[in-house]
Amino acid sequence: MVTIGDVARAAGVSRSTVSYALSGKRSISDETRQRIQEAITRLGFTPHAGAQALATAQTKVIGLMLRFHDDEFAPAMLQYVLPLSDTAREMGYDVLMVTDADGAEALRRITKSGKVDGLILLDVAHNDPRLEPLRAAGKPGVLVGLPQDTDGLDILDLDFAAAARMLVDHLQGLGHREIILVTPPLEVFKRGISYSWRFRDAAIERARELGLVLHAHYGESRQPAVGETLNAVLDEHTSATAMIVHNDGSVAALPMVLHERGVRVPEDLSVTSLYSQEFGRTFSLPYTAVETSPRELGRLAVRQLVDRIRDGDGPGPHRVRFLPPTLTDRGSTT
Amino acid sequence: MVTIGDVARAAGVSRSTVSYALSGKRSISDETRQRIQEAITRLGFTPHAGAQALATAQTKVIGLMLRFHDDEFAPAMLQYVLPLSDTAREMGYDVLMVTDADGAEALRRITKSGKVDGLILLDVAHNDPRLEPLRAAGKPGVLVGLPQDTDGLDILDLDFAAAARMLVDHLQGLGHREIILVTPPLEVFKRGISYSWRFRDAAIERARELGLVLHAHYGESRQPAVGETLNAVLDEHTSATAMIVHNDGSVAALPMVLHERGVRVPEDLSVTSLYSQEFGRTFSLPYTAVETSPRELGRLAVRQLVDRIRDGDGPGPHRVRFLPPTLTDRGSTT
DNA sequence: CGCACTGATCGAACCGGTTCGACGATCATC
DNA sequence: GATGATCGTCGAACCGGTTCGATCAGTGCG
Repeated sequence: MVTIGDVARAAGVSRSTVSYALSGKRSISDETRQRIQEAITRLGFTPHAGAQALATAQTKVIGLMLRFHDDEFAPAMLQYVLPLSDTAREMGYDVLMVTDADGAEALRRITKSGKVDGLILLDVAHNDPRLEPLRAAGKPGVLVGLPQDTDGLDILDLDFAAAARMLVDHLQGLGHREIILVTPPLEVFKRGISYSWRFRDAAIERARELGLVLHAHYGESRQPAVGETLNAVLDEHTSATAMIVHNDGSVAALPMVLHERGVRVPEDLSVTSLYSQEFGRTFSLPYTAVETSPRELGRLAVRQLVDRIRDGDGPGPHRVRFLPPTLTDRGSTT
Repeated sequence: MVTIGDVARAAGVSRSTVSYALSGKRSISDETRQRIQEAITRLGFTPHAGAQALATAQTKVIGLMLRFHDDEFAPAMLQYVLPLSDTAREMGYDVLMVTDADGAEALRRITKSGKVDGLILLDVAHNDPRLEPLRAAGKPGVLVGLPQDTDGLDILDLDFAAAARMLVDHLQGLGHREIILVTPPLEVFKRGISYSWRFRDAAIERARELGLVLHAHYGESRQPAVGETLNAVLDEHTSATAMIVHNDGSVAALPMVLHERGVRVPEDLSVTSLYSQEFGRTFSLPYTAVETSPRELGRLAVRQLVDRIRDGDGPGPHRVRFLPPTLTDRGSTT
């Protein structure tokens, strides 16, 4: 391995001079800088990350904490991971992906050992056990998903309540009076993933305000339960003219279910949902839907985190930020 | 931050004694060991990863290099990532996930800076640009996917040729004489992902041996091309009685396509494919298929890598290992 | 009883960077 | 021509671990 000492010797300067030439923290004459630069490329020097971390207490790595649950539709989470990783790299950070079953313990481990400069937590629950160790860690963290206690944390999430109102309003504007709402599975509510009730409760509330009938039912994430549940719900509410599907697994299975039942969209049933453009393309979903913007959310999360890391908790107060929903009309309502 | 020096002071011993107590590399009296242990838990000591990496030249991190291409079905790769991550953790390693567009450069960066102890490369191409820097890095690497030059590398992959023969044999045994084969998209062949032609060529070869007619066509990964292509192929070969689908995107879209055409499986068409149980469940695919075992592949890859890391290239010669395919009969052939 | 050996511990050096304080040279200022 | 900045560079200390060699007490053996 080639060290900074090798470079210094080759360039005929001291180690500290090489370091300063690299960091630019002190002025170095053009001539010396060039000799150093030449030596670096000739020898192929790259600073040792461990040594750097030791000296600077910075790792240039961010931790990404996620977990795949049986009650979730796995491909959906992937949409967040890639933009996060790409954005991190753009900003000079690598990503340590942590999928431990015990998230709290894993978080403690990687923060206390100084493996990461900051953390991004996905799929945050109402009473998330990772928050206590996160607060104790003294490292910046950005959450995607809304917990109960937001004190001292940066949070990013879609405004699910506004999204629900937007969809109900949209359907009401088209004259629908009876709507089926498929929510996330019961287990997701139980796990405390707040978007599930934020969306549902806002939808129910808005329907009430507008005098609409809204039937809320839990969806499922896995086959064959998904299809069975969708069929049962459709059987139960034959007079409903519109549907809001707030569940990735259900919406992915919906085209097949409707096709088998001979239900035409939008002639027989207006269908709306909530998914990203990317997700819709992958699963060829033809529904008018609120865009969930995972790409934007991921980018914003990393930016926010890196700002905090750089400014050491300086750039203003912690805050909860909800992205405003936007509707993509794919012609599945009438 | 609490250091090993703090622990030593609290326990009334030297720093080296604490280190030895922790590593067990020299004998320590029971009494001292307990005092140290008590001090560690009381103070909440965790070794600094950077310092450890510097002193031992080991990071306990493995790099996972992957890339999502437009011509691929993104959810499919996820199946490999999770088992990899879980297995790594079981064996005491964290995972640095690298998704850079320039994989070769990224590989150089993380190996030369000593950020990882070893690497796993997914989706390896025939002439993969990452192999040169990998060989130069002097760190162990395990590939999933078969490159042209396997010298000095450990490789794991499904035996796609055997899988192809298995499916052709299966259909021939049922009396089919004319078979449609949907291969991965042309772009995948062009990128040099060898499983595409390993499977196709073996299927063609076997069909020839058995005197069967086999129509090979490129599939697509994205909507709406997937559906259009499948329909075109089915239109072209109306006398074919069986189908082999070797393409994630196509097989995920197939149920809908067949349903829309009114084709019953297996009465009108016998359908076989190649996907994992997990994948099949997520997309509710009902086809008899070769199991791709991403979970097992992931586990084996990490195990192999960790063995190499531990034994410093000692545990026997490098080798290419093909997992034998197994057929899961889901009743979609007759 | 003296000697070799083992077990438990310590101190110092080392891993490869960064950073602080000091120092000589150069240059403008009065 | 002395004074004080400023610039460019160096040496030493430091970050927090690990490991080598040495020391010392206790033990077994001839």
